[in-house]
Amino acid sequence: MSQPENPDARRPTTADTTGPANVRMPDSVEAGAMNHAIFRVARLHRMLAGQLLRRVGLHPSQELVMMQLWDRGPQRQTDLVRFLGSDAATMTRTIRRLENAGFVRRRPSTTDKRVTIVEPTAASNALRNEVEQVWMDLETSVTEGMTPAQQAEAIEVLDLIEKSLARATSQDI
Amino acid sequence: MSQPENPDARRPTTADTTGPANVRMPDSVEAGAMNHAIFRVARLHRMLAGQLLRRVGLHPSQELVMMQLWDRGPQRQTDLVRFLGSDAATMTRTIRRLENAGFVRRRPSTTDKRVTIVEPTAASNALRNEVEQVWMDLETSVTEGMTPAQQAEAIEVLDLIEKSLARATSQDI
DNA sequence: AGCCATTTACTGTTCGAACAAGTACATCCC
DNA sequence: GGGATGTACTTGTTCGAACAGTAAATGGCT
Repeated sequence: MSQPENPDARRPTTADTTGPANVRMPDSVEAGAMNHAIFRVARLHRMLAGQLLRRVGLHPSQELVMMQLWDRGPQRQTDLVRFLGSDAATMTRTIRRLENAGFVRRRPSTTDKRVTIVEPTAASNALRNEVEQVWMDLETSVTEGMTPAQQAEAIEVLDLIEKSLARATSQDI
Repeated sequence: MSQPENPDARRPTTADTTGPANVRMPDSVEAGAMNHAIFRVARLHRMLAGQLLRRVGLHPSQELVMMQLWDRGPQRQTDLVRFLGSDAATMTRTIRRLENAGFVRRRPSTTDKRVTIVEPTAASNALRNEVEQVWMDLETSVTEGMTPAQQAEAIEVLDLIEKSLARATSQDI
């Protein structure tokens, strides 16, 4: 299919790269390559994280909350929201589920009656090693196909993308 | 920065690269740098996409369905599932919402009574340019802080990560 | 022909993500 | 002091993501 031989002279096949943004893309193949790449990586990473977390009985994002609590100790929900980058409403429910699961306890702050302090329970310590193992497995899954140099490059690239996105998000255009 | 002159012979400062995987990480700073980087990029990208899509009245992921339909024409839900990489249950509901919004129509296949064919409506064509504009804005937001060389590098790195993740996901470990 | 695994789509359910709206408390400023 | 403003958290709601279970149709295999 797709005519293997055509004598036509100009073919923008492999790399025109200098996409002038006005000329129509040759095919619809490459309109937004970066978006597609990010979407696919994000989806696969989320899927794999979900599969690994399932074994330890956590849902995606709950592990981030627990890791933050284990690392930094008891703190306000707002602090967790800032860390997760999520919103307060989501955090309220996530915390409630973690509380019901017995991994987290909540107590009101004495100094500021608006805030509730969230802290990891002793029972949660049993989880900690498992979650850290999951985290390392996930990291390994990403990096095992890459040379150390490629890994370093990847981090740089991701940081660069993050900066771009952060700027665009704050601007809100 | 980074001490232009130092007489010391071996310094693993910038690129020791050969990360031995056994030695403990010096701080807890760098345990899962790749994971964190991917999470942050994924979150920001999703957030920005959501903000942009909101203006055209679509929810995240609906635009991917519509783009697939515009590009490839009427097709079965299973094909859309394969494209989105999501699952059939999610697709059923997404399609229903797009149908209620008037962007999509469903008709039963005559040859296979199990399948329903999904096709974009004429009304959806009004959306198409807007969605493509959103898609380009999103792409621009990611790439505008990067040189063309960095963009090419980013695509390579993301493809590499995707391959690693795809392998890990299929293995299911 | 008849059985059976597979495919296709749907529903039920739980959970995170996000927006909106509302309550309780805190702080600032007049 | 008292109103205006801001912060911390909660609830309501819609939507995607994912797992489980179901039902119908298909196709292969004996």
